Amino acid sequence: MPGIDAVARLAGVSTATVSRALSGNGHVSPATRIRVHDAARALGYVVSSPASSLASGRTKNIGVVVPFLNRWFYSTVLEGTGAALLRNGYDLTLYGLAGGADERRSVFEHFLLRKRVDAVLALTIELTERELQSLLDLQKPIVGIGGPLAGVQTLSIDDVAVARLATAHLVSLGHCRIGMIGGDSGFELDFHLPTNRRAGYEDALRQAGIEPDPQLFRPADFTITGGYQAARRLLEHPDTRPTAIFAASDEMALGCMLAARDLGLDVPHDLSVVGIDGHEYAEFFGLTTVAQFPAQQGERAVEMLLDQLHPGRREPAPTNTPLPVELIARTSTAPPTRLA
Amino acid sequence: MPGIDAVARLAGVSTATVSRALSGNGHVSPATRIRVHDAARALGYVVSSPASSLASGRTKNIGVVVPFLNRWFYSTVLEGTGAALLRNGYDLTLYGLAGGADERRSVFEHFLLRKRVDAVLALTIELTERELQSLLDLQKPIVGIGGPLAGVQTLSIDDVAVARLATAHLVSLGHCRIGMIGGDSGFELDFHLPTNRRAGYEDALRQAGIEPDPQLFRPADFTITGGYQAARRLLEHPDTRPTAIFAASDEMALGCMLAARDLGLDVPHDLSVVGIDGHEYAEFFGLTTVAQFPAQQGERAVEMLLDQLHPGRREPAPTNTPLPVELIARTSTAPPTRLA
DNA sequence: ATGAAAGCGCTAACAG
DNA sequence: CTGTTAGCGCTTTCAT
Repeated sequence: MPGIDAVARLAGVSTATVSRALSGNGHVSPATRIRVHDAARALGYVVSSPASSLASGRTKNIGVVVPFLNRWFYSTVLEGTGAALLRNGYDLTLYGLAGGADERRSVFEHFLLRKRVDAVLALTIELTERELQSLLDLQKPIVGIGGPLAGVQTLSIDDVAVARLATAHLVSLGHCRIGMIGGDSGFELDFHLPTNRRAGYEDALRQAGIEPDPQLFRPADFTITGGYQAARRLLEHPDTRPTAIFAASDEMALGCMLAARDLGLDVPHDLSVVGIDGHEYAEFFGLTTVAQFPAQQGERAVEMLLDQLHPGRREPAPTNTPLPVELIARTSTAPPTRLA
Repeated sequence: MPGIDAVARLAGVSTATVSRALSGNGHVSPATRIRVHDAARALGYVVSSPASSLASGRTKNIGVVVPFLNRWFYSTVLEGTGAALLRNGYDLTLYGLAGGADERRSVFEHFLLRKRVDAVLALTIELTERELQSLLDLQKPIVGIGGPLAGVQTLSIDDVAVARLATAHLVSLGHCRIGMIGGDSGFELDFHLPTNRRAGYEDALRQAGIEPDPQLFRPADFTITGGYQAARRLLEHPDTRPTAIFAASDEMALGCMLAARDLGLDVPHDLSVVGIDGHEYAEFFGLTTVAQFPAQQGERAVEMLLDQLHPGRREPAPTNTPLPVELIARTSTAPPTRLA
């Protein structure tokens, strides 16, 4: 492993010039820049990250904090951030919080404080005041995805509006008895997502002059299995059964479609189903959904971070930037069948 | 952010002693160790990773290279490695290779060479000779999951044996016409997984005195959608239709079950289906599968790495360690129905 | 068991 | 535009 001085010698310049030529900071004549690059390539020189970080205070590394890895939404956002960071020469250091309170504490009180990251990306994590404070103390850029965070640039879909959009779609098709499979309180931590989506659902119903019926709401855990079980309960009484169900995630919506099938109900003839996410499998199942493009969310979050890291790079974004969503109507929704 | 000298002053010792007390390297009397720890806590001192790395050559960080993030198998392995590393005080720097050849090159020729990682974990990546060489040049421990890699400690299931086990299960139930949905050549890169699983399938058939029929083999892309389409083709001719299908992944097996349903075939009455993976949704769908426990694979890989990083920690593992798998019989498989 | 001091390899003033 | 030089904050001999 050659050091910067070997490159300097080969290129016939000082180490300072090598540093400038390779990092792009400071002016170097085109001719020497080329010579330095050639020398570096010839020697297979790669800058030592610890040495560079120690001297400059920059790490070229971003800390990404995620609640889970093995859920489609999170891993897809992560895929987007990873690709965007790589393109920009940044490493991604991943902190998964699935392990429980102790591990979570150690991430915020130890790992993130080691001066190993230039900035922190919080993916759908509602930070406690204490956690937020310890991040703010770092004096480093922070970007959040998934909900507003006091004093932090964030990116999020409007959960109320998304739920309203999905429900309004069912209303516009003529449905009056519309059930909802929402999130259970275990997910309430994350920006009150369950509450917000339920609020949007009830909003849309009221706007249509329909009083929400608590009997038609069931909480579940965002999985296919959970959606299936909730739907079974929602559909078990033929006389009180809804003609449409709005599920707060595509996976739950799929569970719902499977439950309908098992009960001998045809989708969309006997039951319309709409979800949220734009899951990769929604198309295959013909599921109508409000897509939220997680990979792009990840990329945009990276853009915001880089904007903060390199001021002047672009206009600063407002504190909370709304994210685009799109209703994609497929074959799981249709007007209700009027019984003769 | 206090430095090590602030801690030294508060504890009334030298910085060298603080370093020893906090890192555990070198002897420190119990009394001073406690004083140092107290001082560090009081000041909120956390070691600067770049400074420590520069001085010691160790980073307390592991580079993890994965082909994709948003597939259940990979993200679950990753979840396991992340948790295990965190527990051991290591950071995880993630390099996703989904982005194409250029990004892949930059990972191996730039990112991994920055002295930012103490070791590399290659998850189901068949490294090219060049990539492997550049890693070996780092003189750092490398552990691979998913297949043998020359000169590297690896952990892998025996794909041939797994496929044989799944197929033999169908044979033992009495099936003779057994189809297979395998991987297509795009996945061949990864340790010839498609080829190996097909070989195991054919092995098991021949052992039962059945000559494999190429007409009963279909390649697909490991997704539900791909499995569905392949199964439709396999099942379209009622007279030549197999009575059982072995799919090289659970997602494809699920696609297969859905295809059967759409064709009016009952699983397992008209068609038995078996997959590989132990996917989180296999239980819900009643899918018989050969489970391979990806989270544990991730944890074990970390153990192997740490063993190499801290010699004497445990016995060194042999070059390629086989991983446990388990046939889990559920309701998607049953003896074939003999037509009267 | 502890301290003094020499780097680790690079960057950033400061000069020129 | 380029060179000189003083650190960045730790760890680790080498003494004692």
